[in-house]
Order: sequence, then C-alpha cells, then structure tokens
Amino acid sequence: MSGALKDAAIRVERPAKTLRELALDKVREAIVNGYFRPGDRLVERDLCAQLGVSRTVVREVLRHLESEGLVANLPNKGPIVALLDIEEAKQIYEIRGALEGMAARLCAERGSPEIVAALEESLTAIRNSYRDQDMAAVLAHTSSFYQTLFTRVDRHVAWGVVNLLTVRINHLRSMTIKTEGRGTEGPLQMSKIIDAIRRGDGEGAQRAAMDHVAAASAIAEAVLSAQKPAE
Amino acid sequence: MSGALKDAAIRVERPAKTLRELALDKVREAIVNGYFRPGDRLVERDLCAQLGVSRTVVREVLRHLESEGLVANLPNKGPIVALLDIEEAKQIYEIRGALEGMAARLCAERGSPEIVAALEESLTAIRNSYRDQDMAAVLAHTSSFYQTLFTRVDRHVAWGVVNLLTVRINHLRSMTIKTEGRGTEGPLQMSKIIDAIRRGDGEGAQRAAMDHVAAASAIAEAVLSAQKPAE
DNA sequence: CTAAAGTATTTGGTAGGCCATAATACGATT
DNA sequence: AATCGTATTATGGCCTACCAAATACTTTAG
Repeated sequence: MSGALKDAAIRVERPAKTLRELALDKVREAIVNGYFRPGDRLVERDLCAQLGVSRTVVREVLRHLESEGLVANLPNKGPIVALLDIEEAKQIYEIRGALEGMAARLCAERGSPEIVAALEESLTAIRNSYRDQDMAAVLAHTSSFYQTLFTRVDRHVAWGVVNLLTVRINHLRSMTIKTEGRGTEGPLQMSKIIDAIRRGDGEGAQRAAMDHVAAASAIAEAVLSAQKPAE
Repeated sequence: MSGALKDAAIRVERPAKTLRELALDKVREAIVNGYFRPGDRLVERDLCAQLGVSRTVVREVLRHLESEGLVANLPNKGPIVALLDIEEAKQIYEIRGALEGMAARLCAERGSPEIVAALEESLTAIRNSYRDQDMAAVLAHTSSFYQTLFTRVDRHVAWGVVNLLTVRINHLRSMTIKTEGRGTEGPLQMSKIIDAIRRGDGEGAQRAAMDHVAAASAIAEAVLSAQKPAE
C-alpha cells in the first residue's frame, strides 16, 4: 500500500458501474436487509418494473445471486429468496472458523506490529459502535477486522470465500450481535485473537478465532431454532 | 442414508435441464479442458453461433462463469477466459488444505467403517486408473474420494466451496497428477489419510490431508513457474 | 509519413414477442 | 354435490431485432 498512487492520483474515478452491477447491488441489499424475505418469489417482470431495467438485466442479476446462494430457483416455478436452513448456517460458520483460524495463525506467524495496530483500531471502533448502539457500524467494523486478518497476509481468495458465505447468513449476524452480552463478549474474544497474534502464538490465534466463530454459531443456532417454530 | 427412498423410488426422473444449464456445462467444460485457453476472448455472438443458442442464454452463462471465477470481464472489452496466476493457485490449494483437513478430521472422529470402506474403494480405483494411464479417471476418482470425505459427514457446503475453487485450477490438477512419481506418491498420501481415519486419529487425518494438498500445491507451483516464462 | 476521419466490431442495454408449463377458475357431466 | 375437463392467466425460458457507446482498425488527406 506504499506507492500505488503514481498515476491513480489524477485518474477520473468514473462510476464504471454497469447497470447490471447497480441492479445486482440493489437486489442483494434488498434481500440482505429483509426487504425481500426468505421464500418470497422474485418475479422477473415485477423486478423489471421496480428496478426500472430490462428483463435481460434482471435475469442476469438473478443468475448471479443464484450462484451466490442468495436466490434459489425452483424448476418450473422460478426464483425465490433462498431460505436459510439451520444446518447450512452451522456449516457456514464452521467454514468461517477454519478459514479465519488459518488467517489468524498466519498473522501471528508473520508477527507484524502493523497488523496488530490495524486490528486494534477495528476493535476499538466496534466497542464504540456497541456503546452507541449502532449495530450497522458494528457489522461494518467487524467485517473490516476480518478483512484485515485476511488481506494483511494476502489471502484475498479466502477473504472472497468468506464474504461469499457471509452474505447468506447476514441477517443472522445482525441478530447475533444484538444478543444479550454480545457487546462485551464478542470484543473480548476478538481481543484474545489480537493478544495471541501480538505474542506470535499461531496456535493460540487460530484457536481464539475459531472460538469466536463457534460462539457466534451457537448464538445463531439458538436464535434460528427459537424463531423457526414461531413462524 | 437409511430411509430416503420412500417416495423417491418411483419419482419420474425427467432431465429438466434447461438450455441454459446445458450451455453452461458445455462452455465450462470447454474452458476446463482447454478448448478455450486462458486469455482467449469469449465473443458473445461467436458463442451464440457455436452453441446454437441466443445471446440471452450466452450472456447468462458468461455471468455465471464469471461468478465462478472461470471468466473475467474486462470493462468495455468483454469477457475472456480467466488467467490463473500462481499466487491465486497457491491460495486455492491452501484453502482446500484447510477444508479437506477439517473434513478428514471429522471423518476420523466419527469413526464409521463405511467411510473407510468408501475411501478405500476410491483409492483402489485411483491406483487402477494410474496403472492404466487413464488420467481422466484418476481425476474423477480423486474427486469422489474427496466427495466422500465431505459428504459422509454432511459437509455439503464445504464440498461446494471446494468444487467451486477446484474448477479454477483444473488444468493444474491434470498436470500435477502426471508428474513423475505422482502415481505412487499421491495414493500413498491418501492411504495415510485413510489409516488415520481408521484408527480414529482426527489430528493425524487432518495433518495427512493437509500434507497431501501441500504436496500437490508444490508440484503445481513448480509446473506453473516452469511454464510461465516459456510462453 | 503522420494525423485525422471514418468504419467495423463488440459489448451493454432495451423492447417486445412466442411458446410451454403450472396453477387457477369455471363450467359441464354424472 | 363431487368430479372431471377445459379455458384463462401468470410466468419463466428463449428468441429476434434494435440502438448507443467504446474500442480497434482503415483509409484518406495534408
């Protein structure tokens, strides 16, 4: 991140976003924050009207979301918002545990103080956001905490995988962080990760990261199984 | 896998494959086995002609492959077959190591003889295919070896992730298995995984699985860096 | 011989239409 | 009244045709 602004400095930052990408983001966001609920049908022509784009674009967007796992396609019935089953959620958490554990270990083994500093910055932001009850900010800073973990040791592919999986459980995440006591417990677990990284304890960092995810998973499971019978 | 054929027994198994899916498979296969080479442009209208389908379908297929990482989209220039850079390949192998290690550990901890039997069956098939110099069969049976590892402990999501990543390095795989001595070394490493699982040694199974992937990764790296300067 | 102007090529996106299938409503028949 | 066909509708899958903008390639004029 040193000399990357040589000719990027004056570069006109054009939106460059193709209409398709804009639509994709819109629909994904609509799903993630519950405007479309799991199980809702996504009727192509309706989406065209709502988004103001053509069917071609809508269809491409739906295909993309399908491969992200946010949308499921029922044969001869069309696309719906994917329903999240508890088994799948647990598996996603498990995978995140494996990958985040790996990244944490690598960070510890690298032993760079900058990583520790960056992580602590995110953690502070998380604590502040909890204090302010700003849950959206908690999520954002938690993401950047993990992003640091992955990208500071150049594991962009793994970070991509984690992101891909995370969108599928996003509404779960927003529920887990609101859970009783999560405001102190979560940051505490994260600080353990940082501690282990600081003292170069790869094993410990890995374990701490996995513990943190496991805790989130347990809460998510409780939340999910509590709400399933209700509906 | 006990009583799942209650009403599935008579279910009419219609192909149901939509044209889009057929085209998707065709193009993916064409990329994977080198009919389209990395860097080749994928001109929509040409593909339409070659596949005998409309642009609508082709575009959706290209989007899908893009999100699989097999196709890259240059802005205002169009899609090309993604080039595989060595750094990315290493990361993919690393992730596979983490996930396959996890699955192997779970298999060991479950301690079911059926898993061991299934794995051994795949391994025998692999050995036979090596003996017959049938490399396509080696790849197929290797896949089913890992599929067993994941699906017998119900880790379908992780298996999906591994598959997603694997297509991106598929041509590497076909090169690594042809490497000198891989015909005895690879199966040997796999038999170590099985041994550890058989004696319920989770830790050992995990390590053995990770070793196996690490060996493949090392070979792939050698192959890649040997061929890059050549072109 | 170079620079400018024109010409393909190709993607991004739109519009609209056709057909097959599934579900629903509706009417007829026993 | 219950059942059985039969329209109707909604919708996805797929197609053709078109336009605008950007890129790449030629040709022409100075």
